[in-house]
Amino acid sequence: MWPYMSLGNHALRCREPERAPIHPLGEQDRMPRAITHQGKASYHPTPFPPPPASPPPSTGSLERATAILTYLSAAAGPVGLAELSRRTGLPKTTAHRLLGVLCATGLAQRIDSDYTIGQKLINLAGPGPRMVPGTRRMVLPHLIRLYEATRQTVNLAVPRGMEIAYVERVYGHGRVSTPSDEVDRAPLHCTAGGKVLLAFNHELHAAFRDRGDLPRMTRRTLIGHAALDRELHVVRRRGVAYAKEEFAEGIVCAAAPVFGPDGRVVMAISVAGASPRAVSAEVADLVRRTAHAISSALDRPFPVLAVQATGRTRAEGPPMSFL
Amino acid sequence: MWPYMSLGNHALRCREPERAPIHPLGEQDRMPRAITHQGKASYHPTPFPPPPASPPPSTGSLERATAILTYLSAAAGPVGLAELSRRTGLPKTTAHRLLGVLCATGLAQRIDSDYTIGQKLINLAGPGPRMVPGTRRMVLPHLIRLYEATRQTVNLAVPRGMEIAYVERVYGHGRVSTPSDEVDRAPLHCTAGGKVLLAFNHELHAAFRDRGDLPRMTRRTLIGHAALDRELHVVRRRGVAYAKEEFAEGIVCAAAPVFGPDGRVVMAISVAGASPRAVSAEVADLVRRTAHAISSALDRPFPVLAVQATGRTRAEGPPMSFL
DNA sequence: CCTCCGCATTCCGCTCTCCGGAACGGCTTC
DNA sequence: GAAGCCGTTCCGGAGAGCGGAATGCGGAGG
Repeated sequence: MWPYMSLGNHALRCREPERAPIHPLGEQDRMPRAITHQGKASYHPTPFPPPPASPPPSTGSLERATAILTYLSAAAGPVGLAELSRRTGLPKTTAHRLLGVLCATGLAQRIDSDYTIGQKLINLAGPGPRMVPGTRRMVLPHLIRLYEATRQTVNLAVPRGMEIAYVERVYGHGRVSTPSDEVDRAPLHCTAGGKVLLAFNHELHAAFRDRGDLPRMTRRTLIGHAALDRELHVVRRRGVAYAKEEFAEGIVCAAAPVFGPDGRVVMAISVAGASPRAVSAEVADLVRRTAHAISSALDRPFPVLAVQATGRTRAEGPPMSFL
Repeated sequence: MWPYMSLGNHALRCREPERAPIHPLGEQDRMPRAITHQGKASYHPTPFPPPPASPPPSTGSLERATAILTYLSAAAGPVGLAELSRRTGLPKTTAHRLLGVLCATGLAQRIDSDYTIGQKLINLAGPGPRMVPGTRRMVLPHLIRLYEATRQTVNLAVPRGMEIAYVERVYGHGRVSTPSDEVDRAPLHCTAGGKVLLAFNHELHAAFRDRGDLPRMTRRTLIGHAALDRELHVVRRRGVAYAKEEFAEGIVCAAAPVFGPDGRVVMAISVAGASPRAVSAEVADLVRRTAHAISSALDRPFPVLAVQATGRTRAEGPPMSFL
């Protein structure tokens, strides 16, 4: 099927057969946890015996980089160069060089002399909880509580280029399913969360204005910058934004801004429902109060920072200033 | 404030300044959505004007591959070779060749003549909702309901090599925080979810037995295969597994299996609490019933599969057979 | 205090992995 | 039928990638 499968065999002709073997890439996914330094996490790596001897390493730099990333991803914490070299079977200099490129591209990241996967890699995989500013642990209970109070879909959105990305979504059995639920990204100008981010992030708003006309999603979409600006002015005053069938027919949203410790808006929390009743003033107030509660929580120093610096706990999202 | 901020600057030290300039990869993250074929999603790409002319592409294959993946990640659906070539500035043959390697490593995936990101890339980013078998939309309401019924942390775990990975975790304000909450992976033998997977997945169990002694996590950990086998026998009969301070001090869990449409166990749902009271027989029954409800839901044909085949909707997890 | 070992880092000559133009066949549109 | 665009394959060439050697640092042990 694939022409490169035959070429792959060609590429596997070993340049230096006396080289130390590495694991086949598929096996990397299944390798036991690396024996690495642990932070405060209570779980230690499983000291199972190493896998049996493996075939010679691929000579392609993409495959090699993937092997490195696979190991980093499977490790319980940051990994040093020497261990990485031994485990992947790559010469130390080669591993060092590849890691240099991986770090430059953001796919890997240095922590002291060690390496771990980088935020770029997480971003490539698409929006998700790892992109929640602050920590999911801090944010999720608020989202759940808001869901319980409203029984509507609760969304958490962050700016993503000239759009928003939904990094958390909480809903229950009573949820009304609509096509817009399938998306993990949406325009700024016709979603409540997007309006919030535009209203309170002036750089984003300025950049967005330079982008020309606003695409119409429904007949209710605000497609003029002047109209949008008026709306954003109201949003700033009110502290809540609405989107009433501007993005998708049948969907009404209310959103409020969450501010980071530096006072800048970092995300928008919103409630989406299938009728105007679902986003009453009462609901909007709940949204605003939830946003405020999260903002307050983000404003406080929290002890997981120490864990973050010494070990990789996957529940944590990107630094606030990343966005 | 954030340790990442200072370390990030350190990691940005450039290795070869004389190299041909590449797209700043940060800018790739911010490129507008590609104008591509849409599936059933109601959101169409934002028809903003293309970004200004870019500098020539980097000549490093890692950087080039990253540029390709970045574009694929930002696209609303699968992308063809010609568009990818035009958009990244790479010669068509080069792009084709790189995509061949990317697909071989699983970082990208073909859909007909088009390409999209691959599951391997998602896996590299670490456990998360995209690894939920079936769809998150199908599973999450059940998790939320179980949380509401128990007010304890609800976990959803899938097998991951010789471990489990937590792909969903739902908790509220009343949650008691413990060190084990920080992990996204855990051993099979001393977690309730892991026992469930071992009990009902015979291949996994057989492979696990070949791995030698079981590492002790606490003084209550079962560290003999014979003792574990007896426990698993009880789990099969009972349909529920417990872990009582076997993984982490102070944590008690009850878990039940979720079966896919082919009758094989695909994940384990569990409730974790800080006392035996938190996982009473009543709670265990709730867990079992929730697992059964999810199994039933997964057993039904669901229309999102059609979307999966024609467009990339990020809410969907891997195919059931992937695990 | 000294020695040894293991670590990460840098340098640079060499080579082979990667590059990409050319060619080709298929499909769609006019 | 012709033109254009698509994805795919081939293969000679060169530059991106390779990795041994050298270096300096820190920690452990005698």
